[in-house]
Amino acid sequence: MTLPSGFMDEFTRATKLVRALADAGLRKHGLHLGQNLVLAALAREDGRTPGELAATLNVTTPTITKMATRMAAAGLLTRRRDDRDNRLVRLWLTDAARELCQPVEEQRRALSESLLAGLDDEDRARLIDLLRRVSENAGRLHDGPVDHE
Amino acid sequence: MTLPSGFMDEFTRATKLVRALADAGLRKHGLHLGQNLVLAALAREDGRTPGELAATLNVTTPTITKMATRMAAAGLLTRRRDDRDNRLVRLWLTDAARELCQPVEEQRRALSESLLAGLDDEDRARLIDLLRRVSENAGRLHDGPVDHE
DNA sequence: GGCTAATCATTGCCCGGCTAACGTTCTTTT
DNA sequence: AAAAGAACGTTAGCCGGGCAATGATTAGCC
Repeated sequence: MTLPSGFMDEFTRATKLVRALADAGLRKHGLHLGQNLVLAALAREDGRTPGELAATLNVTTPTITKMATRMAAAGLLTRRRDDRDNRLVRLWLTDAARELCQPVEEQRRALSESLLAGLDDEDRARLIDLLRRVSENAGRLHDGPVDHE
Repeated sequence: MTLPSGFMDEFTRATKLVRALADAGLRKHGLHLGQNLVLAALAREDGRTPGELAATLNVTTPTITKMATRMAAAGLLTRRRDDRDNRLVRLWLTDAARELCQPVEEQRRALSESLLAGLDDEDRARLIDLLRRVSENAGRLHDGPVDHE
Protein backbone atom coordinates (compact mmCIF):
# COMPACT_ATOMS: atom_id res chain seq x y z
CA MET A 1 0.00 0.00 0.00
CA THR A 2 3.00 2.18 -0.37
CA LEU A 3 2.08 2.89 -3.99
CA PRO A 4 -1.57 3.81 -4.33
CA SER A 5 -1.27 4.90 -7.93
CA GLY A 6 2.38 5.79 -7.83
CA PHE A 7 2.91 4.40 -11.26
CA MET A 8 0.72 6.94 -13.00
CA ASP A 9 2.31 9.80 -11.12
CA GLU A 10 5.83 8.69 -11.80
CA PHE A 11 5.03 7.90 -15.38
CA THR A 12 3.48 11.25 -16.24
CA ARG A 13 6.29 12.98 -14.46
CA ALA A 14 8.87 11.09 -16.49
CA THR A 15 7.07 11.73 -19.77
CA LYS A 16 6.98 15.47 -19.18
CA LEU A 17 10.66 15.64 -18.39
CA VAL A 18 11.74 13.41 -21.25
CA ARG A 19 9.51 15.23 -23.66
CA ALA A 20 10.99 18.58 -22.68
CA LEU A 21 14.51 17.33 -23.13
CA ALA A 22 13.81 15.73 -26.47
CA ASP A 23 12.20 18.92 -27.66
CA ALA A 24 15.16 21.02 -26.56
CA GLY A 25 17.54 18.65 -28.30
CA LEU A 26 15.62 18.66 -31.56
CA ARG A 27 15.31 22.41 -31.50
CA LYS A 28 19.06 22.76 -31.82
CA HIS A 29 18.78 21.14 -35.21
CA GLY A 30 15.93 23.39 -36.23
CA LEU A 31 13.39 20.65 -35.75
CA HIS A 32 10.30 20.53 -33.62
CA LEU A 33 9.36 17.60 -31.48
CA GLY A 34 7.52 15.04 -33.54
CA GLN A 35 8.98 16.09 -36.86
CA ASN A 36 11.71 13.77 -35.73
CA LEU A 37 9.42 10.82 -36.21
CA VAL A 38 8.36 11.84 -39.70
CA LEU A 39 11.96 12.41 -40.61
CA ALA A 40 13.03 8.98 -39.41
CA ALA A 41 10.10 7.25 -41.06
CA LEU A 42 10.73 8.90 -44.40
CA ALA A 43 14.45 8.27 -44.12
CA ARG A 44 13.74 4.58 -43.88
CA GLU A 45 11.39 4.72 -46.84
CA ASP A 46 10.85 7.87 -48.83
CA GLY A 47 7.74 8.81 -50.72
CA ARG A 48 5.20 7.50 -48.29
CA THR A 49 1.69 8.84 -48.02
CA PRO A 50 0.29 10.71 -45.02
CA GLY A 51 -1.97 7.79 -44.28
CA GLU A 52 0.89 5.32 -44.25
CA LEU A 53 2.94 7.57 -42.02
CA ALA A 54 0.06 8.09 -39.65
CA ALA A 55 -0.40 4.34 -39.36
CA THR A 56 3.22 3.57 -38.66
CA LEU A 57 3.62 6.49 -36.26
CA ASN A 58 0.38 5.76 -34.43
CA VAL A 59 -1.12 9.18 -34.99
CA THR A 60 -4.05 10.41 -37.02
CA THR A 61 -3.80 11.56 -40.59
CA PRO A 62 -4.60 15.22 -39.89
CA THR A 63 -1.65 15.34 -37.55
CA ILE A 64 0.60 14.27 -40.39
CA THR A 65 -0.84 16.65 -42.95
CA LYS A 66 -0.35 19.63 -40.67
CA MET A 67 3.14 18.57 -39.80
CA ALA A 68 3.85 18.02 -43.47
CA THR A 69 2.68 21.53 -44.21
CA ARG A 70 5.05 23.01 -41.64
CA MET A 71 7.92 20.80 -42.69
CA ALA A 72 7.35 21.70 -46.31
CA ALA A 73 7.41 25.37 -45.35
CA ALA A 74 10.65 24.70 -43.50
CA GLY A 75 12.13 23.12 -46.61
CA LEU A 76 12.31 19.66 -45.13
CA LEU A 77 10.04 17.82 -47.52
CA THR A 78 8.06 18.18 -50.71
CA ARG A 79 4.52 17.08 -51.49
CA ARG A 80 3.66 15.40 -54.76
CA ARG A 81 0.54 13.65 -55.84
CA ASP A 82 0.75 10.07 -56.98
CA ASP A 83 0.49 9.72 -60.75
CA ARG A 84 -1.51 6.54 -60.81
CA ASP A 85 -3.85 7.30 -57.93
CA ASN A 86 -4.54 10.97 -57.72
CA ARG A 87 -6.05 10.75 -54.27
CA LEU A 88 -2.70 9.87 -52.78
CA VAL A 89 -0.06 12.37 -51.78
CA ARG A 90 3.52 11.28 -51.43
CA LEU A 91 6.04 12.99 -49.18
CA TRP A 92 9.68 13.22 -50.15
CA LEU A 93 12.52 14.38 -47.97
CA THR A 94 14.69 17.19 -49.25
CA ASP A 95 18.46 16.94 -49.19
CA ALA A 96 18.52 19.35 -46.27
CA ALA A 97 16.29 17.04 -44.29
CA ARG A 98 18.30 14.00 -45.17
CA GLU A 99 21.41 15.67 -43.85
CA LEU A 100 19.71 16.16 -40.53
CA CYS A 101 18.95 12.49 -40.07
CA GLN A 102 22.28 11.35 -38.77
CA PRO A 103 22.98 14.17 -36.29
CA VAL A 104 19.43 13.98 -35.03
CA GLU A 105 19.72 10.26 -34.56
CA GLU A 106 22.98 10.73 -32.75
CA GLN A 107 21.47 13.35 -30.49
CA ARG A 108 18.58 11.04 -29.77
CA ARG A 109 20.96 8.25 -28.88
CA ALA A 110 22.90 10.57 -26.60
CA LEU A 111 19.71 11.63 -24.84
CA SER A 112 18.74 8.04 -24.32
CA GLU A 113 22.15 7.33 -22.87
CA SER A 114 21.91 10.32 -20.53
CA LEU A 115 18.48 9.30 -19.35
CA LEU A 116 19.65 5.79 -18.60
CA ALA A 117 22.79 6.91 -16.81
CA GLY A 118 23.39 4.86 -13.72
CA LEU A 119 21.41 1.91 -14.99
CA ASP A 120 23.38 -1.16 -15.89
CA ASP A 121 22.52 -3.30 -18.87
CA GLU A 122 20.27 -5.50 -16.83
CA ASP A 123 18.27 -2.55 -15.53
CA ARG A 124 17.91 -1.12 -18.99
CA ALA A 125 16.71 -4.36 -20.45
CA ARG A 126 14.26 -4.72 -17.60
CA LEU A 127 12.95 -1.19 -18.00
CA ILE A 128 12.39 -1.64 -21.70
CA ASP A 129 10.74 -4.97 -21.11
CA LEU A 130 8.44 -3.53 -18.46
CA LEU A 131 7.50 -0.63 -20.68
CA ARG A 132 6.72 -3.03 -23.44
CA ARG A 133 4.46 -5.01 -21.19
CA VAL A 134 2.66 -1.85 -20.15
CA SER A 135 2.20 -0.97 -23.80
CA GLU A 136 0.85 -4.41 -24.51
CA ASN A 137 -1.66 -4.06 -21.71
CA ALA A 138 -2.60 -0.64 -23.04
CA GLY A 139 -3.01 -2.00 -26.53
CA ARG A 140 -5.33 -4.69 -25.28
CA LEU A 141 -7.42 -2.13 -23.46
CA HIS A 142 -7.59 -0.05 -26.58
CA ASP A 143 -9.38 -2.63 -28.65
CA GLY A 144 -11.20 -4.55 -25.96
CA PRO A 145 -13.40 -2.08 -24.14
CA VAL A 146 -15.84 -1.07 -26.80
CA ASP A 147 -17.62 0.06 -23.70
CA HIS A 148 -20.59 -0.96 -21.72
CA GLU A 149 -22.22 2.40 -21.21
CA MET B 1 23.60 -3.89 -29.50
CA THR B 2 20.14 -5.29 -29.56
CA LEU B 3 18.77 -2.01 -28.28
CA PRO B 4 20.24 0.91 -30.22
CA SER B 5 17.86 3.45 -28.78
CA GLY B 6 15.08 1.06 -27.96
CA PHE B 7 14.33 2.87 -24.80
CA MET B 8 13.17 6.06 -26.49
CA ASP B 9 11.04 4.15 -28.93
CA GLU B 10 9.41 2.02 -26.32
CA PHE B 11 8.94 4.96 -24.03
CA THR B 12 7.24 7.23 -26.54
CA ARG B 13 5.09 4.33 -27.63
CA ALA B 14 4.00 3.69 -24.07
CA THR B 15 3.29 7.35 -23.38
CA LYS B 16 1.04 7.65 -26.39
CA LEU B 17 -0.98 4.61 -25.47
CA VAL B 18 -1.28 5.51 -21.81
CA ARG B 19 -2.20 9.06 -22.64
CA ALA B 20 -4.95 7.93 -24.96
CA LEU B 21 -6.41 5.61 -22.36
CA ALA B 22 -6.26 8.20 -19.60
CA ASP B 23 -7.98 10.70 -21.86
CA ALA B 24 -10.73 8.24 -22.74
CA GLY B 25 -11.26 7.46 -19.09
CA LEU B 26 -11.47 11.07 -18.04
CA ARG B 27 -13.81 11.88 -20.85
CA LYS B 28 -16.44 9.60 -19.38
CA HIS B 29 -16.57 11.92 -16.40
CA GLY B 30 -16.82 14.98 -18.59
CA LEU B 31 -13.22 15.93 -17.97
CA HIS B 32 -10.40 16.51 -20.38
CA LEU B 33 -6.95 15.12 -19.93
CA GLY B 34 -4.94 17.39 -17.68
CA GLN B 35 -7.90 18.91 -15.90
CA ASN B 36 -7.50 15.85 -13.78
CA LEU B 37 -4.30 17.27 -12.35
CA VAL B 38 -5.83 20.63 -11.54
CA LEU B 39 -8.75 18.90 -9.94
CA ALA B 40 -6.55 16.75 -7.73
CA ALA B 41 -4.30 19.61 -6.77
CA LEU B 42 -7.22 21.84 -5.79
CA ALA B 43 -8.89 18.98 -3.97
CA ARG B 44 -5.85 18.67 -1.76
CA GLU B 45 -5.77 22.40 -1.17
CA ASP B 46 -8.43 24.72 -2.47
CA GLY B 47 -7.99 28.35 -3.35
CA ARG B 48 -4.56 28.13 -4.86
CA THR B 49 -3.26 30.57 -7.42
CA PRO B 50 -2.42 29.72 -11.04
CA GLY B 51 1.24 30.25 -10.31
CA GLU B 52 1.20 27.85 -7.39
CA LEU B 53 -0.63 25.24 -9.40
CA ALA B 54 1.75 25.62 -12.31
CA ALA B 55 4.70 25.10 -10.01
CA THR B 56 3.32 22.00 -8.35
CA LEU B 57 2.13 20.50 -11.61
CA ASN B 58 5.34 21.26 -13.47
CA VAL B 59 3.57 23.29 -16.11
CA THR B 60 3.73 26.92 -17.16
CA THR B 61 1.33 29.49 -15.81
CA PRO B 62 -0.39 30.19 -19.14
CA THR B 63 -1.29 26.53 -19.36
CA ILE B 64 -3.10 26.82 -16.05
CA THR B 65 -4.91 30.03 -16.86
CA LYS B 66 -6.24 28.62 -20.08
CA MET B 67 -7.30 25.42 -18.42
CA ALA B 68 -8.90 27.44 -15.65
CA THR B 69 -10.89 29.36 -18.21
CA ARG B 70 -12.26 26.18 -19.74
CA MET B 71 -12.92 24.58 -16.40
CA ALA B 72 -14.71 27.69 -15.21
CA ALA B 73 -16.83 27.59 -18.35
CA ALA B 74 -17.56 23.94 -17.58
CA GLY B 75 -18.67 24.87 -14.08
CA LEU B 76 -15.79 23.10 -12.39
CA LEU B 77 -14.18 26.05 -10.66
CA THR B 78 -14.56 29.72 -9.91
CA ARG B 79 -12.03 32.49 -10.17
CA ARG B 80 -11.72 35.10 -7.46
CA ARG B 81 -9.09 37.71 -6.90
CA ASP B 82 -7.26 37.77 -3.62
CA ASP B 83 -8.44 40.55 -1.33
CA ARG B 84 -5.10 41.47 0.12
CA ASP B 85 -3.04 41.10 -3.02
CA ASN B 86 -5.04 42.04 -6.04
CA ARG B 87 -2.56 40.59 -8.47
CA LEU B 88 -3.32 37.11 -7.27
CA VAL B 89 -6.18 35.01 -8.54
CA ARG B 90 -7.45 32.15 -6.46
CA LEU B 91 -9.18 29.13 -7.93
CA TRP B 92 -11.92 27.36 -6.02
CA LEU B 93 -13.53 24.07 -6.92
CA THR B 94 -17.27 23.97 -7.31
CA ASP B 95 -19.34 21.31 -5.60
CA ALA B 96 -19.82 19.61 -8.93
CA ALA B 97 -16.08 19.33 -9.36
CA ARG B 98 -15.58 18.06 -5.86
CA GLU B 99 -18.02 15.29 -6.51
CA LEU B 100 -15.96 14.17 -9.44
CA CYS B 101 -12.82 13.75 -7.40
CA GLN B 102 -13.49 10.35 -5.99
CA PRO B 103 -14.78 8.60 -9.12
CA VAL B 104 -12.01 10.10 -11.16
CA GLU B 105 -9.45 8.93 -8.67
CA GLU B 106 -10.97 5.48 -8.70
CA GLN B 107 -10.93 5.38 -12.47
CA ARG B 108 -7.31 6.43 -12.43
CA ARG B 109 -6.46 3.70 -9.99
CA ALA B 110 -8.26 1.16 -12.15
CA LEU B 111 -6.36 2.26 -15.21
CA SER B 112 -3.10 1.95 -13.35
CA GLU B 113 -4.06 -1.54 -12.30
CA SER B 114 -4.99 -2.51 -15.84
CA LEU B 115 -1.73 -1.18 -17.21
CA LEU B 116 0.27 -3.12 -14.67
CA ALA B 117 -1.65 -6.35 -15.19
CA GLY B 118 0.65 -9.31 -15.25
CA LEU B 119 3.36 -7.57 -13.28
CA ASP B 120 3.91 -8.83 -9.77
CA ASP B 121 4.68 -6.51 -6.90
CA GLU B 122 8.37 -6.80 -7.45
CA ASP B 123 8.09 -5.84 -11.11
CA ARG B 124 5.89 -2.88 -10.26
CA ALA B 125 8.24 -1.60 -7.65
CA ARG B 126 11.11 -2.01 -10.04
CA LEU B 127 9.32 -0.20 -12.84
CA ILE B 128 8.45 2.73 -10.64
CA ASP B 129 11.96 2.86 -9.30
CA LEU B 130 13.46 2.80 -12.78
CA LEU B 131 11.12 5.52 -13.96
CA ARG B 132 12.09 7.59 -10.97
CA ARG B 133 15.74 7.21 -11.80
CA VAL B 134 15.08 8.26 -15.38
CA SER B 135 13.25 11.30 -14.09
CA GLU B 136 16.13 12.13 -11.82
CA ASN B 137 18.54 11.93 -14.69
CA ALA B 138 16.23 14.11 -16.74
CA GLY B 139 15.95 16.63 -13.94
CA ARG B 140 19.69 16.86 -13.71
CA LEU B 141 19.96 17.46 -17.43
CA HIS B 142 17.34 20.14 -17.18
CA ASP B 143 19.32 22.37 -14.90
CA GLY B 144 22.83 21.41 -15.85
CA PRO B 145 23.18 22.10 -19.54
CA VAL B 146 22.91 25.86 -19.65
CA ASP B 147 24.51 25.15 -22.98
CA HIS B 148 27.89 25.53 -24.46
CA GLU B 149 26.93 26.79 -27.86
C1' DG C 1 5.18 60.23 -0.97
C1' DG C 2 6.66 59.03 -5.54
C1' DC C 3 9.24 56.55 -8.92
C1' DT C 4 11.27 52.30 -10.11
C1' DA C 5 11.47 47.10 -9.51
C1' DA C 6 9.58 42.93 -9.19
C1' DT C 7 5.49 39.90 -9.30
C1' DC C 8 1.23 37.96 -11.17
C1' DA C 9 -2.14 36.76 -14.47
C1' DT C 10 -3.55 37.15 -19.04
C1' DT C 11 -3.21 37.20 -24.08
C1' DG C 12 -1.28 35.87 -28.57
C1' DC C 13 1.02 32.68 -31.37
C1' DC C 14 3.30 28.17 -32.25
C1' DC C 15 3.44 22.84 -32.22
C1' DG C 16 1.30 18.29 -31.70
C1' DG C 17 -2.62 15.52 -30.75
C1' DC C 18 -7.62 14.45 -31.43
C1' DT C 19 -12.57 14.22 -33.88
C1' DA C 20 -15.74 15.62 -37.24
C1' DA C 21 -17.02 17.48 -41.58
C1' DC C 22 -15.77 18.21 -46.42
C1' DG C 23 -14.23 17.64 -51.29
C1' DT C 24 -11.73 14.64 -54.62
C1' DT C 25 -10.83 10.81 -56.75
C1' DC C 26 -11.05 6.03 -57.63
C1' DT C 27 -14.07 1.45 -57.32
C1' DT C 28 -18.18 -1.07 -57.49
C1' DT C 29 -22.48 -1.95 -58.57
C1' DT C 30 -26.14 -1.90 -61.25
C1' DA D 1 -22.14 4.08 -68.87
C1' DA D 2 -23.95 6.04 -64.81
C1' DA D 3 -24.83 6.14 -60.08
C1' DA D 4 -23.64 4.70 -55.53
C1' DG D 5 -19.91 3.66 -52.42
C1' DA D 6 -15.27 3.63 -50.45
C1' DA D 7 -10.76 5.60 -49.79
C1' DC D 8 -7.78 9.74 -49.18
C1' DG D 9 -6.19 14.09 -47.92
C1' DT D 10 -7.35 18.55 -46.24
C1' DT D 11 -9.70 21.91 -43.33
C1' DA D 12 -11.82 23.56 -39.10
C1' DG D 13 -12.10 23.54 -34.29
C1' DC D 14 -10.87 21.84 -29.67
C1' DC D 15 -7.41 20.66 -25.75
C1' DG D 16 -2.87 20.78 -23.68
C1' DG D 17 1.88 22.16 -23.85
C1' DG D 18 5.46 25.83 -24.68
C1' DC D 19 7.49 30.94 -25.05
C1' DA D 20 7.21 35.97 -25.37
C1' DA D 21 5.00 40.13 -24.60
C1' DT D 22 1.31 43.00 -22.06
C1' DG D 23 -0.98 44.91 -18.29
C1' DA D 24 -2.14 45.38 -13.75
C1' DT D 25 -0.67 45.59 -8.95
C1' DT D 26 2.36 45.47 -5.16
C1' DA D 27 6.95 46.14 -2.96
C1' DG D 28 11.18 48.83 -2.39
C1' DC D 29 14.10 52.49 -2.63
C1' DC D 30 15.07 56.88 -2.77
